[in-house]
Amino acid sequence: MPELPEVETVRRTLAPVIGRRIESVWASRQKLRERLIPRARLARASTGARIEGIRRWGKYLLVDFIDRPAVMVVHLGMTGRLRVHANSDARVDHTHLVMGLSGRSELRYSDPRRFGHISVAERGREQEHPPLSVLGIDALTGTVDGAMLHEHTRRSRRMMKAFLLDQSVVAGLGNIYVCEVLWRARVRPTLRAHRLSRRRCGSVADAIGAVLDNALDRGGTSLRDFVAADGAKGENSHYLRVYDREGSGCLRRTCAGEIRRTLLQGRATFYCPTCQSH
DNA sequence: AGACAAACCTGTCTGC
DNA sequence: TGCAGACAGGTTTGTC
Repeated sequence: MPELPEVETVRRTLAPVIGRRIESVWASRQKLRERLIPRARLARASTGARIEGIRRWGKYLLVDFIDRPAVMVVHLGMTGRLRVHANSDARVDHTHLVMGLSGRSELRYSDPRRFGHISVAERGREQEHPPLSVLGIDALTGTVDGAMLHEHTRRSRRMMKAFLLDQSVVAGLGNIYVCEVLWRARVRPTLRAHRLSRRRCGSVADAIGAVLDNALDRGGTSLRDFVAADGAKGENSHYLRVYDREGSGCLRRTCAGEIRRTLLQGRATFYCPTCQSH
């Protein structure tokens, strides 16, 4: 479900929890993808403290607590939702974490598929924390430009689809937005990274910025599961140019091509064979 | 190095 | 109406 624009939308809509004090921490006893939520550790790290703010790195959210040396690290996986509720609201199925907050509110994490991740990192050493330690520069707030991409693509013979999907170079792009970025930059998903010219690296960098900015303006892409922390759906699905448009006409004005779907890295990949010629 | 498949899960949709 | 199978926005691990 969530790629960078969706995670950033969640981050922004979590603003109401900033300044709230954590009064209790409850966690289910089911494993997320790789482990149980470390309830005791999380409770020790946060109970009694106020939420200072929420940061984002790629698709991860980092929750800071005032005067505490620990940070809560959250990844939404495919179906994870982080939402703010009144504590009187009924819990939905598959709720795995509930932090009771001052003001009779709760921060809740639900995740039917349990592909998400919740852990505690040491503040100031987040980049040494295992899931974060492999992340590259953030696609939205980092300096992803033609020069940076050119430098990295020189050393890779992978297909551009795989190159951009790999979080260790640019962090935040997922399957939908990689398709959208490559369409916008007119780059074939199968093109080998090292074959990309300096100029075309600039086009890809520009496309990353434009695609993410546009998606963010529309509150993210809700195909089925995604909602912001206040429950609102994003409107970006109505503006996707290639994703899930197999058999439809290419939306580039000067192009008469037809969108194709293939499988790359085991993921559905959409592109226009006419204007993404190589 | 890099491509692929499988694994982790549940829910939803399609076709028979 | 029911049921099997495919598929889903992510990440990691193992194999070739």
